[in-house]
Amino acid sequence: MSQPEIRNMEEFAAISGISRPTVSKYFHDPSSVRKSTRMRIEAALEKYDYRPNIYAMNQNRKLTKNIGIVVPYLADPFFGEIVRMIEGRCIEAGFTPSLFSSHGDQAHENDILDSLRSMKPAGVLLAPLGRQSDKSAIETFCKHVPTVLFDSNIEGMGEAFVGSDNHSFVSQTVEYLSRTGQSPCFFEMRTPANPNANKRRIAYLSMMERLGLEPHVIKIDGTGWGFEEIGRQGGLKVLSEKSLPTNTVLCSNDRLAIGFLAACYESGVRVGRAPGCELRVASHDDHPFSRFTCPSLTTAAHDYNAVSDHSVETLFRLIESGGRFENRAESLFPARLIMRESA
Amino acid sequence: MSQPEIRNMEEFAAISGISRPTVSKYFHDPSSVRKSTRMRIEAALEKYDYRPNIYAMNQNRKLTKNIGIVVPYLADPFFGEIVRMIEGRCIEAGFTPSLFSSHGDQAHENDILDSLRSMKPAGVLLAPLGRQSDKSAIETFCKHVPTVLFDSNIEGMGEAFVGSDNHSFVSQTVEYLSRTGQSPCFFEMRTPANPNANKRRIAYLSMMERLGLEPHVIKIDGTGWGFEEIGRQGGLKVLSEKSLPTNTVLCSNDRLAIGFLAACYESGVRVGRAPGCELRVASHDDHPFSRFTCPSLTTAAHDYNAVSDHSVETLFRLIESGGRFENRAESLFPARLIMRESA
DNA sequence: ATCAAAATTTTACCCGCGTAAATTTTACTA
DNA sequence: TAGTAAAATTTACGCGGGTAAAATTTTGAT
Repeated sequence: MSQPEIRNMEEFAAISGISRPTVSKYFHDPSSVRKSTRMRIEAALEKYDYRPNIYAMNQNRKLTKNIGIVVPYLADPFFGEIVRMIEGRCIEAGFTPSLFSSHGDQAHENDILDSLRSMKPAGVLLAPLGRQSDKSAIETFCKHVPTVLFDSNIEGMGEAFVGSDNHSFVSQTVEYLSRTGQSPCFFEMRTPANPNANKRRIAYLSMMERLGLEPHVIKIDGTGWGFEEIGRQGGLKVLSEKSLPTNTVLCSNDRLAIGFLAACYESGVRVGRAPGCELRVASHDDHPFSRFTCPSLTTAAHDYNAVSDHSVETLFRLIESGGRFENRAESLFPARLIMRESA
Repeated sequence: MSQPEIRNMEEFAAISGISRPTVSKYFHDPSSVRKSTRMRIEAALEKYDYRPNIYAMNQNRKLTKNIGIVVPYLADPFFGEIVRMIEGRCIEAGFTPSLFSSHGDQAHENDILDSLRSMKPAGVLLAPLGRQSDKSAIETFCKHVPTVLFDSNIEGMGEAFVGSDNHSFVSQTVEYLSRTGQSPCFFEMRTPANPNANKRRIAYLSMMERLGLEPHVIKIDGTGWGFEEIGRQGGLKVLSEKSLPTNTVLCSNDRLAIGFLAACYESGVRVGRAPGCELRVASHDDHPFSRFTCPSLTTAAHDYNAVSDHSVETLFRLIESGGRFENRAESLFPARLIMRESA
């Protein structure tokens, strides 16, 4: 709040009695200037509320302080949560996060990568669409921008991957379910959008074999990112056909399970581990809504904090290393079994 | 893909055999240059994949082509949906949307407004936190940036407001519920985060009075944006106390209702309009998950398309008008009653 | 008080583009 | 083919800072 409008750093430097390059240094890193100087600048800052032009700043900087965050589908609260944590870490570290959602669409994902390149970000945290991704577009992007993939892995792309250990997820649910009742059949989409789904199926099959149990994979139709409705339709079909081989269903992910549970309710099938229930249902992810399903969903939980923390830390290391790692590291975090009422 | 790396527009212009200012014009608006010129530029563009430096572009432009989108809580799929629609419209119109979430936190909202100002956006679509917003911060912001508020209104702030007609929402649910059964009591948070909640309560009271029915407002405790858990806790309490005055509950919003339905299920209370049910539950918003609750949720639906379309169109008109409107217009869209199984 | 190290200032140049005005070229009409 | 409007080029300047090197000042320790 003041009389004279400060137009640029030149004027601000003049008024605060300090040279422009020093002021420039201050905005780069306040701790890089002498304490007395810092206080003079900050005093002037309160009187004249000046802020440097970010476009002029980034124009010449080799590495900007921007970090791109790309998720495949923001209407999924799972990603909403992840994004919140990641954003917070970036801001703490003095970076400016920019958020993008591919909204389940390949063309959109490519457009995002395009505009992201022109932003010259210090680094990018990318959760790709997966099967729908344009691999070559992502590969090209990663050559130009320091990128850490998270949530959904694409072999060889990005300098690192941080995600969840699908085997840990499935082994815990399968072990628990088969120990406490009939062995689970595996409920998934026929053409899953996400590579995690494939890994979970494989983990299910290997786990069942190890336990000497007969595996049953139920593949349901449907495309797109409306997993709940796909799960519901698939559930209605399976239940009406009475084709379930066992009384225990393990869904590939919570969103499918949410739809499946809706189908059970509509069909009058009682779900849970309580006496009188016909079916047990469990799943993977610990989706933010999974504790509010009816019954509440037994599931294997992501370590949200670990995944987001480690993603960000990996990206920071990558940035400090100049954008390249020796080897592409893959960090996988185990699941934690959350026992609720559904199984 | 080519040998020589193009570093700037000067070089690109030289290679494509056209003057730099003309190339600059092309990137401003490809249709503003002669057809033959355009083809030459585009041919060169394919060979040398050059892209202008966005920071240098925006530095001197009086109005950038950026549009800021701010929502209060991105982990709510409702906003995920809205954002997807709004982003699409902005891109169609040649703007570059930037997405921000306040994550339910006032300081974060203020920070967003700060960095948004330094982006010098052509306009901003702002869904404020509501009660938690720093009114003076928002007011200051709106003075400097053409802003259209949406979803959640704050009197007098921004050049326009686009949202839903809460009276339409509540009148339809109340009318329907009281016509088909016992009159509804109203279930809400004691200190709602959002001004819509207050309007809905007022609408409930006036509607009940008009129908000559006795109103009952149930206020539950809890703060923050974890509405589902708040609704669940409140539901458990109300159900255990058996303090419900009627067998029909109208929740202020779907997220509360999702929690309330979970509480009903846990408590063994059968919900629905089918025979044998003890309780009816309805709500407002048509949250993306409301069709997957058990039972599926009868609710008054936002016109997502209308709200997002009209928000964007209003902002475009505002931008074309130079950032100011004569009068602050408030556009409210009516609800559509979605009858499902819960009431 | 002396002196080296750290911090700051000066100086000087660059970045990549926007934009305006005057001039020249091109395209279309009569 | 002349005349004219549209498009393109030239010219010239500005934007708001980054950044490097050398010169100067300040700081802190001896």
